Amino acid sequence: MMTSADHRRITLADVALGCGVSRATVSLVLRGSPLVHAETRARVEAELKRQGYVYNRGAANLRRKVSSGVALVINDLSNPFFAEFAAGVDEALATAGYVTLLGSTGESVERQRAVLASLLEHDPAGIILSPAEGSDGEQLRSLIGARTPVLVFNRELQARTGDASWDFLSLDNVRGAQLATGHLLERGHRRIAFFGGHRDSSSCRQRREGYRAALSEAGITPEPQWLVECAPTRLEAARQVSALFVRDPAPTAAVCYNDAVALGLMAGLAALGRRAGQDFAVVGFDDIPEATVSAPPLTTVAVDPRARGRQAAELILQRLRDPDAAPHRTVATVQLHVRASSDVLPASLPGATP
Amino acid sequence: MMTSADHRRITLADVALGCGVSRATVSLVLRGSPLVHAETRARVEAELKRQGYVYNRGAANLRRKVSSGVALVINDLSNPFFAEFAAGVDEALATAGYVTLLGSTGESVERQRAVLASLLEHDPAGIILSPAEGSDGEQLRSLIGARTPVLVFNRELQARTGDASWDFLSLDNVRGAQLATGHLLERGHRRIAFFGGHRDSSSCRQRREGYRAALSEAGITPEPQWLVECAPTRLEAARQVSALFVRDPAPTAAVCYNDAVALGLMAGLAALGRRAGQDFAVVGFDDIPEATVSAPPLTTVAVDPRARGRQAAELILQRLRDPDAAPHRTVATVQLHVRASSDVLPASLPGATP
DNA sequence: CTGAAAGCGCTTACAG
DNA sequence: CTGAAAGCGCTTACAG
Repeated sequence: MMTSADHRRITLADVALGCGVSRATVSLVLRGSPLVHAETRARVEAELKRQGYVYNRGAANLRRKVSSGVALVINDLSNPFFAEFAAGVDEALATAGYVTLLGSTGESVERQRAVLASLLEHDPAGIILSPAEGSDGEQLRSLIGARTPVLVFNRELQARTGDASWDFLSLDNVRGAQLATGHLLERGHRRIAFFGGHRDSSSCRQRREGYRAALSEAGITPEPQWLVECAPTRLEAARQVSALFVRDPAPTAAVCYNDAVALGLMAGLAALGRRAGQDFAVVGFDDIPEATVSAPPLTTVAVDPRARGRQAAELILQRLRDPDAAPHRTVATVQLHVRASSDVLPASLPGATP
Repeated sequence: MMTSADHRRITLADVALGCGVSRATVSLVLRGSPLVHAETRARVEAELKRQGYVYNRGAANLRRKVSSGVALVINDLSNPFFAEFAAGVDEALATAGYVTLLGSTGESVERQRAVLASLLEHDPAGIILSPAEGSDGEQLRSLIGARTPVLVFNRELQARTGDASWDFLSLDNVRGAQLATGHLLERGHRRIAFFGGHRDSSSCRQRREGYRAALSEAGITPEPQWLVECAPTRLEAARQVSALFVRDPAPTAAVCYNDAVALGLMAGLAALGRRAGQDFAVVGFDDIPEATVSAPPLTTVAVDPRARGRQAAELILQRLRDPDAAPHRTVATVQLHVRASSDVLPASLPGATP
């Protein structure tokens, strides 16, 4: 019986021996050099095929001092936002001939450290990093060093020094939240909450900023009880819903930190005997697939994570081409997707004051 | 200004030079050899730290003729089933010290070929492969060769020869569909469709087999119009819904190939003026997160893709430990998750005949 | 147009 | 306990 152990790897030397040329010549053929005589090339290529040669890119990379891997470090693929993002990254990297090295932090700074350390040993040409909450920029910098270019995605890094030496791709969180809030204002809401997220995350701060800006433009100052923090998960959101209604004036609508939180809010409202889209208006952020099928369908801010993934890959590839260019800050546009009934009119609200 | 180009990689030789020992000694320290004198070890470790040395695993792997990467080839991360699966794989591989090399086929045999060829050049220790629909086992075998162990997941490979020389992890599709169908039978349904999927995929065939078995046990022979094929996506499913009702006796319920199809069916029913969970019963397969928040929530067969990912990783790691063991066939258990009202009683159905 | 030689960063017998 | 030497599979000047 044949087993995998029976077969050692076919190398350039085997092929060279097999058709009576030097390893150098085989190497030139592999890399499509025009130096090789057509007849020789044909002989070598036939032998390559015959022996089933597989290029060892690792060995070649070692010699050439290059790398064909790009590390992608994200929170967790269970989150559809990151799954789509990863799909986009992988698609664009594969097209460019790079392989994606995957790493998940699970939003833990400690795991992020371990994952990055392990990935760095695989000598990635670059790193696409969506930092875990609470990441320290200085610490990451000293872990990663100056050799490997990094594209930071989604969350700004807290660094004690002000120098933004890494490329950064962010969503236009301010504008997104502004659109969402403006939409509710147009529908006639005046008492609008911002629900979910942690204040110390930059994306949450930015979304709150857009929310405040829209309210302020309408001459509204948010009440403290309209600002409710919670972990950005469905479960935590559902648990925090009652906080919205402990003090008057209670909100009639909420802009949510993200869709997961919005779905949790809907569930929590139901548990309190209220119905999203009837007694209370909800707008999300992200446009995850669930937003389409939730009851009611969720009006939300679309960030097109797959396109963002492709964009992130393009940015890191560009950086590999030109390592000495000044750091880039890119802000990806976002878009409001208005759906059915999650953004109910206040006329139908009990106790709504226009 | 410092740029990444300024910094060449720190190597063993630099560290050796820096503390006056040979490269061999530094290597022994790195690998925790007990041969090194404690005092020497301390000196070397200090120097390692001081210079910010990063291990080059690729170089070490080349020399040792081992590999620390495992390739994961799936359809697409946009599919939550595969995203969860990938998360599980990555989790278990990372724990074992392997890095995940990601590849997506987008369900195209041609792309699968290209992706595998590219990944093989990175010399993965093993491959976890969820084959694209229509994959040819022989062809994959000749592409991958005999050196790299493969764990096939989810979909059986069509090979002209009967030899099953690769490990295989499958879901218990037969039993899952049997549970789903049995559940509808218990609810009183007699005219039950099997909706969605392509007959030439092994998972679809197996699910249909379970469906038929359950019906047959209840003395029911399915009508031809109860078996509707379509691509396993929400959109295609929505388009095919009318096919269920073109001929009498029309079904009162459907077991769906998967949850995406079930959600599409729900949408399609709505478009026809019927309501899932009121006029028609729907059961899904996979238990994707949307199943919880759809309207109505979807009764479905849970396959726990994340746990399956961990399981797949464990299986390939086991194969790496023992390359010569006989091929394994593993069938993962599945479980029916009954939810709310997608599985309506036929008493409330117009024209239901008990 | 082709080959001999050196070297990428590491490890592994083999001496001492 | 430590070092000199060879070698993993490839590429790159350098001769010829």
